[in-house]
Amino acid sequence: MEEGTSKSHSHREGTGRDYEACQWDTRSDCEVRQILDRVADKWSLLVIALLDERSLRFTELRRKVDGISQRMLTVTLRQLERDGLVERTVHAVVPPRVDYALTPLGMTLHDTIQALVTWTEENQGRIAAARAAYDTRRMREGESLPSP
Amino acid sequence: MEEGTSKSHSHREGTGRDYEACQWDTRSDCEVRQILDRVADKWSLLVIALLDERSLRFTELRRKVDGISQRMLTVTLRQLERDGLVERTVHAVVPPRVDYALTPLGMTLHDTIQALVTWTEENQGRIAAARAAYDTRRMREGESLPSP
DNA sequence: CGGTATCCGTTCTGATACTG
DNA sequence: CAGTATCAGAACGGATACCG
Repeated sequence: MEEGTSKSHSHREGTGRDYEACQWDTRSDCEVRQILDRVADKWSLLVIALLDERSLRFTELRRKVDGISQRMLTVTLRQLERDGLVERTVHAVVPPRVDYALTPLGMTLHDTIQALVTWTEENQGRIAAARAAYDTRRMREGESLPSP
Repeated sequence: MEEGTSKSHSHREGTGRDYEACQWDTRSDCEVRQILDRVADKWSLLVIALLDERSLRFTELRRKVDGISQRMLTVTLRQLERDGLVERTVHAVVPPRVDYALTPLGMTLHDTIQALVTWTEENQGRIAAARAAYDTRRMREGESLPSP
């Protein structure tokens, strides 16, 4: 496992900087930033969103998350398990069966993430329109600009 | 405006595929996934969270988002501008002054993202504890396992 | 079935230099 | 101040092979 380098040490040293308008710590070495980077991860987000109430098997998840490789699903699930968001249950049967379910903590995160997914669904039209408008604008500007 | 209808409930036609438990489209080539990947981006998330109500200048943002390079801030802001989430205002003065502010659409996203940041703040202790427990467990298992 | 280990190309990112 | 351009290195992520 080459990734997963976690150096979660953060001590507030140095002179007090200007964090006037922002009440939460935006420093890259702070814990909130570390967790935010994990939670805001492409695959983590999808897995959390998919694991609603009902537990899913490894292969079920792999089939539902279109485009994820076995490797990335494993890595993602390990991280979520480490963070206490997902629980991994191994059943000692043949063929092997492993279930993944949200922990209580994971369920609270699920609510927040679901809100993000819902927002995206509801606003995808507006974003697509904005992109089209932006691209059109840039194209026109490009036409009227001298080439280097 | 024109996008009032969500077409995320139209999977129940023809042969019933396995979208039973998931009501939104999880295919990698769908629009929701594309937007989600952008919105769930490390830097986008921070910039949106920081741009609350008050507009900020390029350098202000750069100073607030600890660890971001000039390049990535530019790239992130261009994407957010293209998606219609952030508005870029150039003031024709010297020295140059460029303000970045949330659009109305960006403000609605800000609410959702702020919820994610708040969740992270409130639960960072639990996650840190889960990580410590996980690492301790793995260390003990590693000690009692034969080395290859 | 549910992984782990390894290789290796692609993408991302930061440092640097330069411009209006 | 607010960028753009370029480039090398790091991280990401997929393909493959193999194991319990």
